Amino acid sequence: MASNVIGFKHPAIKCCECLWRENCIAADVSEMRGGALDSEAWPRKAFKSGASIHVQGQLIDHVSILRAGSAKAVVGDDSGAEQIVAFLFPGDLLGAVAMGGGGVSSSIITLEQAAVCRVPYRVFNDPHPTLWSNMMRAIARQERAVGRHLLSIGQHSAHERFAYFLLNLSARYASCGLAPDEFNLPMSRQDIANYLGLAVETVSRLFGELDAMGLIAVERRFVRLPSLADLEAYAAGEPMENAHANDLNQVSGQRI
Amino acid sequence: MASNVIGFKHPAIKCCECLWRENCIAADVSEMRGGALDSEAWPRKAFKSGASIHVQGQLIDHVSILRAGSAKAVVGDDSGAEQIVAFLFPGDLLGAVAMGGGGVSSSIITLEQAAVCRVPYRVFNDPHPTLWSNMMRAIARQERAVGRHLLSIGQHSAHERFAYFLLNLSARYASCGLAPDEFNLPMSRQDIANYLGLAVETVSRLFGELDAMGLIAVERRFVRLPSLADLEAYAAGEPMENAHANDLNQVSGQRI
DNA sequence: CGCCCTTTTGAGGCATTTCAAACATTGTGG
DNA sequence: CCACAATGTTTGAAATGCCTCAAAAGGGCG
Repeated sequence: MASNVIGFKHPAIKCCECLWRENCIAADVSEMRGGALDSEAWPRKAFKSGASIHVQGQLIDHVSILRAGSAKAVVGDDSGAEQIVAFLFPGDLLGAVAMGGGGVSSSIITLEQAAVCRVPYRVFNDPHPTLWSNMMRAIARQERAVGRHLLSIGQHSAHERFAYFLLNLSARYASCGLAPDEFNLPMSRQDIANYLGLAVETVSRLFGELDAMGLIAVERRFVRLPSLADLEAYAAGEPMENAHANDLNQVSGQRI
Repeated sequence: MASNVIGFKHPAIKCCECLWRENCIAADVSEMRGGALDSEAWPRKAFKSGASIHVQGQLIDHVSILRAGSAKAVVGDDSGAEQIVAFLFPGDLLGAVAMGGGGVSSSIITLEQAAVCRVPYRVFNDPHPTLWSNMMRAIARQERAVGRHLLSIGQHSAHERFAYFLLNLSARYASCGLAPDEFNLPMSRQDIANYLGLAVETVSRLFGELDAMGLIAVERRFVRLPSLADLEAYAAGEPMENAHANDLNQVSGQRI
């Protein structure tokens, strides 16, 4: 097999017990097939950190559902430039639209140990409208996320993009019952910078600034968000009413 | 009906005669249903310039295939900020992923008189794998386009983004047999600026600069591309080998 | 321990924005 | 049909946000 695949044994959680159950089509699929919410029937595959779950342009015959870990979706061009278009978490669907041919549209690279469930395309050939609509729901969610990201990059300053990024992560974790105000970043500063269309140094400075302002507390990759409300206000471009910290040049310009 | 709808009668082209045939799922759908490549069976609807084919969040029960004219896909947020995420041309599929629920992910606003064919979602309930795969193909194409756009915005300078934009339009027109080196821009400078994440003034200056360099020839919304090769080199960030014009500050920095 | 990669911090430059105003174009009502 | 308003486009000058370059400090891992 690919050298990427590792012996990593994530907890054999059944769909009915999975934290990400609501966000995952594997549960739908399983429910549909046997009634029991147990995705054990689907082939699993584990990847070590930095491995490629699949690469841009690759032809595949199955969708993967991220079950554990996290990943980045990267689009590249001929000149070697790369852009992270999304960060992926358990429950996310990988390689679904590649069903339409032309290969997968982005490379998927794990940010840590990760595991996926695989569902062959041929399953979708059975007449099963609800399965399709469940898959479309997952695709729709990702499309909306990309739209918001594009809006963030196109219309907002570095400060706002960065705050939005943290808030999105927070919401993402909250959606599955994890703490929204305290989590570990699975991605490097480099990745964050690329994702937000900024330089690494700018991202590093932003971490420092927001920390100094008391809006966040950073310790390497561990982040705490003392006040989501304040951070939201900051992300919206408001200059902060209650400055409980040294006042640096935190007011940012706003595009168009 | 909505006041947007007009009496505009675009030529009643059958699918088999349509310039955009290869890019259009309507042909697939028709072929599948009756054998004849004639989408006349599907309800048509015409829109005047600036009309909303559908608005973000709207719940719909059909996909639309753009048959004539052009449109922009716009994502907005609570604060009123708006971002154009795509320009749409005949053959493009609108509202497909909204099948997954949650409403359409972006507003679709026509840039000129336009017409669509409508295919109800319920058509997709019939077991018809090839129809699905054809639709997925259209979705995949749009996903790839968004990925490239994101890469362009995130990694390239204003000059490069602008050149890419023109080249993409050119390729788009070429793909259906129209002249790749001479066309009218259906969108305003404002729209271009928003799409590329730039200020209107910057776009205006870019038109001027590229024109002065001889890379393009602009006359209001009419554009001519004398040398696609030169424009491609310029888009790739190369400083131009044969300067057949006054040398302004055309060399641009490159991110990351 | 020492190498390598990531992260941080500083100083300076410049690409792009912002502000401002003239100009062109389109649409509208008298 | 023209005057007028509203909108879109261009151009100039100045400001600035973010990048680039440079270098040091901080972990991770053989």
